[in-house]
Amino acid sequence: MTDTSMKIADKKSCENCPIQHSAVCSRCEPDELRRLEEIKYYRSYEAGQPVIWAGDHMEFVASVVSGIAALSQTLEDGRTQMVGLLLPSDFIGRPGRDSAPFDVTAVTDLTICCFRKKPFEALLVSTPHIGQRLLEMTLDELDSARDWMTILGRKTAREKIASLLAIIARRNAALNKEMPGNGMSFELPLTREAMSDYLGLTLETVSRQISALRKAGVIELDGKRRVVVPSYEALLSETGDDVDGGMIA
Amino acid sequence: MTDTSMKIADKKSCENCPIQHSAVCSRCEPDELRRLEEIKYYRSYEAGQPVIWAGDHMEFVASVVSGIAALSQTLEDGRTQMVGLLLPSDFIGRPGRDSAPFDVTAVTDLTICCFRKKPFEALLVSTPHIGQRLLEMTLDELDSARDWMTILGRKTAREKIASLLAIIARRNAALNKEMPGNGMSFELPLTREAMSDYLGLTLETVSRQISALRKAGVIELDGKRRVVVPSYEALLSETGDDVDGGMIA
DNA sequence: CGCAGTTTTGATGGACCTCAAAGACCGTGG
DNA sequence: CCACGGTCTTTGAGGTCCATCAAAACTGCG
Repeated sequence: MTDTSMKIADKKSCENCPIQHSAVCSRCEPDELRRLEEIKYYRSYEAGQPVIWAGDHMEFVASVVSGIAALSQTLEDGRTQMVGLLLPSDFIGRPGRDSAPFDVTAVTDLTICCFRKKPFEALLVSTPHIGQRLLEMTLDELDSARDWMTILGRKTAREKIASLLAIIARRNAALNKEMPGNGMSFELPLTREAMSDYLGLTLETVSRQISALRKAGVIELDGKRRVVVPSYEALLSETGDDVDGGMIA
Repeated sequence: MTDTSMKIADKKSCENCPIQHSAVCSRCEPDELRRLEEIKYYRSYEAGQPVIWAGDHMEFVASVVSGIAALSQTLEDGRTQMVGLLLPSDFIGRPGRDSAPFDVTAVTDLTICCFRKKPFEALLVSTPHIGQRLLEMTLDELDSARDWMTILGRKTAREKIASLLAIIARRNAALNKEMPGNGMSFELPLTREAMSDYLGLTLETVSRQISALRKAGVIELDGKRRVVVPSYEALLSETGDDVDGGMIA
């Protein structure tokens, strides 16, 4: 698949890489990094462009360097469900399988760091640090996929929106190495339609529930995309989650 | 937690273990197996009994040896969503985290093979075969969690039921080393309520849709629990899945 | 300005939930 | 043997939340 919107960039060094401390390579020793550098190359995609179609042969695995990608699945009649939201340092692909199980799309402008699959799989066996980090990341992904299942299966439209906002707020705070707090604000990286694909709703319902939360004073909007959270506690109380569940003081 | 319904069985050898070829230990060399045997013990639970509560401290990880366990999550007002269905050889727990993120319950009578967590984590670092197999299993779990998300987010009640029946039919056939085919039959291991927790429905809706599929001739019932599938193709066509999606001939 | 993409708002209907009751199945004990 | 209670399942009636269809408002851009 050659695509005018996709660029293969020049090779860059890992030294200044923004995700070097959290990506799949974060545990690597200098010599392991050097072997990874030999099999890596960068690709960039414009917002909205496809990265991989379900069923495609995959000749690489990759890390998200900057931007956001979505994993999604489509039913026979076109209904689609987003099943993964990939942020910087998240991993794309599956060692040991050569066709992609899901569509991958660039939600925002996106740059990924690709590793040729065959040599990557060899490294996975020969250098344990990569496999250990990948296991850790995959277990984290599995936990958040399971939280997401509860959102999809049991929450009301309003709770779904509040949950999504809380997730983005939390990730955004973590990115800035802060705790989520009152008065925080962030840019919504998703269109209403992408949010509806994430939450199993229609875009109209997403719009209505965002308006409802605004009218209830739980959030404030600055333009269509910028969200201000006056009280993080109030937002959490709208998610339906059992806040102190499992926490025994 | 001491519980009259939970028994700690005598230590058994790995030699006759029914899951030795697919569990987390399936790649181990004889000497690695011996080290695992030193830190293992069995537990059994009756159907319906809790294995772990969310938030509990976990002193072990485990493999399901026989029976079925469910992973589930509960919202503040009691709504529950099943987020994992653990069959023989599936793995319970998370190395590197010491409190359980979800409830684990025995759906049927259940026996698990537990490994003390600390020494297991040490083995994970020292013997690569365990970690490699665990990574593979976790990636598979993640893929099926994502399929499940599409079921929860986008399918109708009827499609959800058909999807669940197709999943059970497929797993059952795999267990008997057969292909799913016409005329196959199987026992439903789940109550209507457990199915509703799995699918994000009410138990009444589950019952109604099973009746509807029966009246439509897609399935036949022998008692409440035994299901006969006259045409596997017909069942698949009810799931809403894009059957040949991604398959390019 | 005019157009395309995104978002908001409104009206209506339907799929599924809620509440309610009765039927089926199974083990226990008289 | 049948009565009895408990659990699971089915069926019914009515209501509600969200999807669908439709159109208008807003935004950015040539």
